[in-house]
Amino acid sequence: MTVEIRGSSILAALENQGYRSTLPRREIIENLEKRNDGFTAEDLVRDLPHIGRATVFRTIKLLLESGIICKLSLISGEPRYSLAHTEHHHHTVCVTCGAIGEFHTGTVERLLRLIGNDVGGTIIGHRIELYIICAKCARENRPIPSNVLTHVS
Amino acid sequence: MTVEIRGSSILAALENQGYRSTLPRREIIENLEKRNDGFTAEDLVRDLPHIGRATVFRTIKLLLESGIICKLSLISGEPRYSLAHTEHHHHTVCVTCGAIGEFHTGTVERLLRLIGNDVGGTIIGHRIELYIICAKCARENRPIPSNVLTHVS
DNA sequence: GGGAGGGATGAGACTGAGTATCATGACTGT
DNA sequence: ACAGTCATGATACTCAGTCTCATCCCTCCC
Repeated sequence: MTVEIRGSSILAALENQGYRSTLPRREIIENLEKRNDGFTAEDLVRDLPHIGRATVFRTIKLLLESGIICKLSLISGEPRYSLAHTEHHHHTVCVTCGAIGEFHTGTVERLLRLIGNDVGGTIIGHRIELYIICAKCARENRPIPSNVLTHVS
Repeated sequence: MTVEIRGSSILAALENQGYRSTLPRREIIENLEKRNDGFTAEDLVRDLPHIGRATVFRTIKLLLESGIICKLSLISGEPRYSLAHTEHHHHTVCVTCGAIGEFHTGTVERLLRLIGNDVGGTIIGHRIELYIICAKCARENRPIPSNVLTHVS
């Protein structure tokens, strides 16, 4: 039995849920902890070529179910994963640089409950993504990709 | 020059935008006007086997850009298309039967503007989907598919 | 009604994201 | 140290959508 002084809390969380601590899982977790922005499954597959494709996807699913990472869509619909820093939140995605932010306001949830009454059903989940031009891109005056126009919701 | 007494207003809208009225397009539009629920591109491909796959996708893209149909995601992330009945709206998707509803409240847009101030960027689009159990499914006490739990946002 | 020109189509190969299968390999508790 | 079981990797497959390019057929104009 080893005591990990500076071990990953992510790994600990998985172990607490009864999942084994295996080398591929440790490598995947280590890899994505280094990233401070959104990533694709393909990024991990490329970065860790000795780990099987299926294992990467299986681990991603595990982490999603444990709430450790979350899945979101770029404005084009392309999937991205991102480390979840807070319990429940929504995402902002910059359409020019792809930077991902998190936000949370109780207002959103209150609003949803309100809407629930009109909608004729019980709300059991939601997906909210805001597509923005982040401050940095605005300063740098980066052009908006053309495909954005065909995807505004 | 033919005058279509009961012609499709969708077709007219496309023509007004300078697109040609071709047989495949008419067939696709006719097909999806019959549907009063969400559909997949694959549904159309299956229903219209004599129309090329690429053409179906090209037409879908056209209709998306013209705002005639809209694209949304089931809770699992599977894409669905649906006829847009009103200008700007959001969707409710029943997680058990897949029924798609539309809703619009000015409150949502006001809220988003408010959030925009905190978020440090300019909001240029958003995606909002509410996953619900519709009244009909609730009455019939239909079981919630298990995969829903792994996808709550 | 008959071209001319260019936008639209279809066949098919390709990509990207993810799943299914299954024999083999490696953790963990005792 | 072992047994049992969970996890892995190779590979083939599916689903959604894109790309290419030769051919077609709409529309406009005469």
